[in-house]
Amino acid sequence: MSVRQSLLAILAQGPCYGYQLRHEFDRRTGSVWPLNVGQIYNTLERLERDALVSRGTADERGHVYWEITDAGSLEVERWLATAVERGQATRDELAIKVAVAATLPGADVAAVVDAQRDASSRHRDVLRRLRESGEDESPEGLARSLVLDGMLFSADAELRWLDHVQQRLTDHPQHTLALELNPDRPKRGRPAKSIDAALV
Amino acid sequence: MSVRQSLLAILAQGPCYGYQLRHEFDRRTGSVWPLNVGQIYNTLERLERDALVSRGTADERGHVYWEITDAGSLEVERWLATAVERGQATRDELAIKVAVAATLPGADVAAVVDAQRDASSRHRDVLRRLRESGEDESPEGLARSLVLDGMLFSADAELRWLDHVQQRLTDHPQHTLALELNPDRPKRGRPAKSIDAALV
DNA sequence: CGACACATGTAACACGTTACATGATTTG
DNA sequence: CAAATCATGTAACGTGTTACATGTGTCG
Repeated sequence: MSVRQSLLAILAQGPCYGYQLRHEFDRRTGSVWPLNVGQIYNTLERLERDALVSRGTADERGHVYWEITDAGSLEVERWLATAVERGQATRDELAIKVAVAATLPGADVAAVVDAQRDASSRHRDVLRRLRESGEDESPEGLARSLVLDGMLFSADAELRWLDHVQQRLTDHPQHTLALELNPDRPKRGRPAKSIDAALV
Repeated sequence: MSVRQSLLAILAQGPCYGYQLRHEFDRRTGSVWPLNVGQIYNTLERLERDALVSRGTADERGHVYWEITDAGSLEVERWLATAVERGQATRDELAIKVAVAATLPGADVAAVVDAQRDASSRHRDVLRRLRESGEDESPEGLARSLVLDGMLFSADAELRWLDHVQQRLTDHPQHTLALELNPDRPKRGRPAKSIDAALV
């Protein structure tokens, strides 16, 4: 939903045409994430379908300006007022992968973690270089560094977690984690009233 | 791709039927991420379409067992040997949101960050309680705590970043970040040979 | 019996991604 | 002119998500 919402938010600032939206998105997010132009038009059509924007007529230069509707403005307000919900549904590809690999008797978790550590470390280096190159006091530069800082914080956390996993793997070798298939066949029918939902 | 790959990896351990796969996925990932049963069958059909699994005949109890193919096993090996690539395409919803809000003259970034801080903090608390409840030395418990640790590391990084943003916002008030629309109309045609692609 | 979990499946949709087609415009 | 960007769009596909239909078996 990020692309959709960002484009809508940018349109809240004033009418834009498709190609312009890409520039605005790039400027504001530090040109870190490439955004295919086709997706812009795609997204605009879907926003129009949902009555959040309306397509204006092309001007003399052929630019098709899109305008946000009242419903669209409300949606932007709602978006800005609502926090990004993490955790309930947000699946983390890496966490899943490591967990599955760790519980798979046939897999070598340590190797997986090692390989990932290398990749993540290289990735962090790239981010650091990107962050330091083009130090800039312009709004664009500040926005860019903000985004890159976020990615750096994530990369650091990822590496710390990988080290942590490695440590725990030496404490608990893989065979203590490995899970056989189908340990107990589930019995059909009504269960013995699960005592879940304690938290939350 | 995480669901698809995990299910395939589990099938690499031996044939399973659909409902069983959900149990296995839940066990191995600590029951942290709910997985709709329908998606299992959906995914299995797509894996079959790609010739990575094959559908067996139903047994006496009506269970339809799915078996991994040779191509599927290769794919699992490839998956385990290849690191998760972060950064080039992986867009972070929160980073995008904050960056866009910060460059939007009409938005109150500080409020956005504050609200997110609250939500993220609460989320971390929930994770901590989940992590501590049911301390368990079983393989399931260990896998679960591994996953929860990962989410906790992420949550910590997120909160640190939000604090960092808040700090930078006091140094640079929003008007130094705000970006007007369309500051210079791009000129059509060939540009003056961009000096990009320095890094990487 | 009724509720609930077990179990399989179908259909539709959402967002994101990419490949492709088409043309105008400007610079070397 | 040729190349590259600007600019608009279309079509197809991929994964993930959800709602729904259908039926079985078990426990209270």
